[in-house]
Amino acid sequence: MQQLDFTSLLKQYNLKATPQRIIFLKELMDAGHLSIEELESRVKSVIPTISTATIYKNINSMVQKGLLNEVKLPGVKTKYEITKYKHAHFFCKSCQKVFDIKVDTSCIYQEIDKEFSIDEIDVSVQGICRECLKDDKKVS
Amino acid sequence: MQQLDFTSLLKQYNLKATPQRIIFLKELMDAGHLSIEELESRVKSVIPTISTATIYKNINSMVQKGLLNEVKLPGVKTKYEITKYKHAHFFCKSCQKVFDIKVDTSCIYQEIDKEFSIDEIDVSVQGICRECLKDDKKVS
DNA sequence: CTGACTGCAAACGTTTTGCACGGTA
DNA sequence: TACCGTGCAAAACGTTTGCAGTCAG
Repeated sequence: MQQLDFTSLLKQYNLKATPQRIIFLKELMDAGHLSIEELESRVKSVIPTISTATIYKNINSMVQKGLLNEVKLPGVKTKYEITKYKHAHFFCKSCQKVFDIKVDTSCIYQEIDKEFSIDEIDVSVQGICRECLKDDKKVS
Repeated sequence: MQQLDFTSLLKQYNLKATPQRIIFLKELMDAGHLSIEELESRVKSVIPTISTATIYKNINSMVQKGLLNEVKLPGVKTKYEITKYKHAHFFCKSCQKVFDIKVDTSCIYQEIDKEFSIDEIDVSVQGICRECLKDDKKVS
């Protein structure tokens, strides 16, 4: 995705397209999922003069407008991703990476929609990714 | 559950049964799921002299030993519950209460266990609980 | 009796705020 | 030009730490 796309993406969400925000989104797009800490260090390596306050202000405004999505996973700091189609997350306990996965939640609906009115279902899975499974074999 | 049960529960997890910890667990058992803030205010209403540091130290040691479980839900502060059988959570957007629910995750396994080695699946559902649905009808 | 737990206060890291300046639309 | 966004510094939070005294086992 080029810079122009981030510009129009920001405008779609009623946010001004500043250089800081474009780098911000670029880093998030490249990495997929980043904690505030990770995002800050990545953005600062591109724009060393950016202030921490700006990082926070942008995360908050983008989450509030719906451009970013908060990803809460067990035992890990909250991460952020650019909002896209609804999906689940896989967290690899070995490499600590987060993967987007597609899951079928039909079996979950069937169990509980008698008792509750369901708006949304969030699924997160933990385990070992294929890449780390391969590495394990090499080591052992 | 009586006080004696909390005492033995703490001992099972190699934690000394102090009065602070017993109240701590009692409040969590009554409420089901509490944030640090909520837990602190409830415990302080029983033992006003308890210090915030003790609250934090106990949460950390109990989570580390496995007596408590961290519950991360979208858009809400992290809550804690006494560890029990594996279950999912339902969060009511109206009354803000958390309910324990039983879900069948078989359909999720089938989709992704070709690509990943799965250790655990977490499911959280948001919507409106039956009680709030009833209240809505009364109002409208 | 000993090690673990508590309470206090200070320290620390993270997030927010206010304000003057600068840049986008 | 009119706002919105940025950067800085200070303030406000939330959480952790060190230590002396206390208590459970």
